[in-house]
Amino acid sequence: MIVSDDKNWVMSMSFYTEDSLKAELHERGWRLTPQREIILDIFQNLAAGKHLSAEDLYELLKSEGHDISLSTIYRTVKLMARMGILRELELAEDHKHYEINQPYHHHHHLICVRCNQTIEFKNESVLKIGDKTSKKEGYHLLDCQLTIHAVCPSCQRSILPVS
Amino acid sequence: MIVSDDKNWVMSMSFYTEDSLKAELHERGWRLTPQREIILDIFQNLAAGKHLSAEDLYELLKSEGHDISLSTIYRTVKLMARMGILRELELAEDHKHYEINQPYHHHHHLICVRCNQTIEFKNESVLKIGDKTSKKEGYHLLDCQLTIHAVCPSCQRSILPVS
DNA sequence: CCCTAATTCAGACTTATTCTCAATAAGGCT
DNA sequence: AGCCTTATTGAGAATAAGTCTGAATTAGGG
Repeated sequence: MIVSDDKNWVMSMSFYTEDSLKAELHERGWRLTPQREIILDIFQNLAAGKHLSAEDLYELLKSEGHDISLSTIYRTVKLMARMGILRELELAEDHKHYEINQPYHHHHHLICVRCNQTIEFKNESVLKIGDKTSKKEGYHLLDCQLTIHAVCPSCQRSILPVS
Repeated sequence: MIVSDDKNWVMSMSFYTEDSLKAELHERGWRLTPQREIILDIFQNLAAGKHLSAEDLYELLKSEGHDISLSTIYRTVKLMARMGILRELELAEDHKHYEINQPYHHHHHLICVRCNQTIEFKNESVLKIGDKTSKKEGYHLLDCQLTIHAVCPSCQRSILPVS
């Protein structure tokens, strides 16, 4: 476990080192593999707000000389999302994106349902609502995302066909 | 267009009748077909908080004697989501769910990442944040959803394998 | 250093969703 | 009421994200 401060859980997320990741994995009887370290490293060094699909990650790793199989990538990002290390984003495309889950860069998405253009925005209240709600139900919060579906200014002006 | 009260867009959603749906479709050069009417009818008469997958909808329609093809169902729910009539939900399963988009029943989801148990909750502030944010960017709001990923009390007690 | 069980890899497989195209029908026009 | 254009439907093929399988590997405890 990284840190445990129930009064201010926000501080308890993120900043995984090799050691803290190892500890958290071992707590559950799991192992720290080179693949998991490398993948975590990629996400921790990704520019703020940048997110990757499984395929993106696969290509990026390959370009850096790491030959990690696609199945391992899918399993690892899912595992890390379930641990709260990564956020699983459902943006406009038909596949998931992942990014590191750090409160400092915590943000949300405003998506145009017609052209898929996406704007990131921050809002401090959202995290508070998520915190309050999960506490109330006895859940341990990992991540909360506000996703807004809307029509962007440019698409409001044009009449598009259905598909 | 149903209603247009920019100061309080919340009142502008929902309560589609055959006529208002027709008008909104025609506005864009689209048509009102029996299939679209029937599907809208299903969603409008669904119990509050209930949501359907495309497959669910297909089966439900069939059980009521309506033989609407799966492709039409997929196309129609997508169309209605893009019009703001339906909300497209990304819950725990690997397929989308749809429900009518009515402010009165507007709610959000708290999902356990381990067992997928999902709790619905309401929060008035979320809609306000969505409204404010989309206005600020000049977007026309259709829907906003707060999705909380967390670990439920029961799963906090058990140590589960990765997959 | 050994042993057990978790993990990886490659590729087959599953399944939600989209695409294609011929047939149908909505709705504007006369 | 009938015609014409073009959106829409239906059936099934196609696509692609993600999962599963089983043999080989390896992390980490003893």
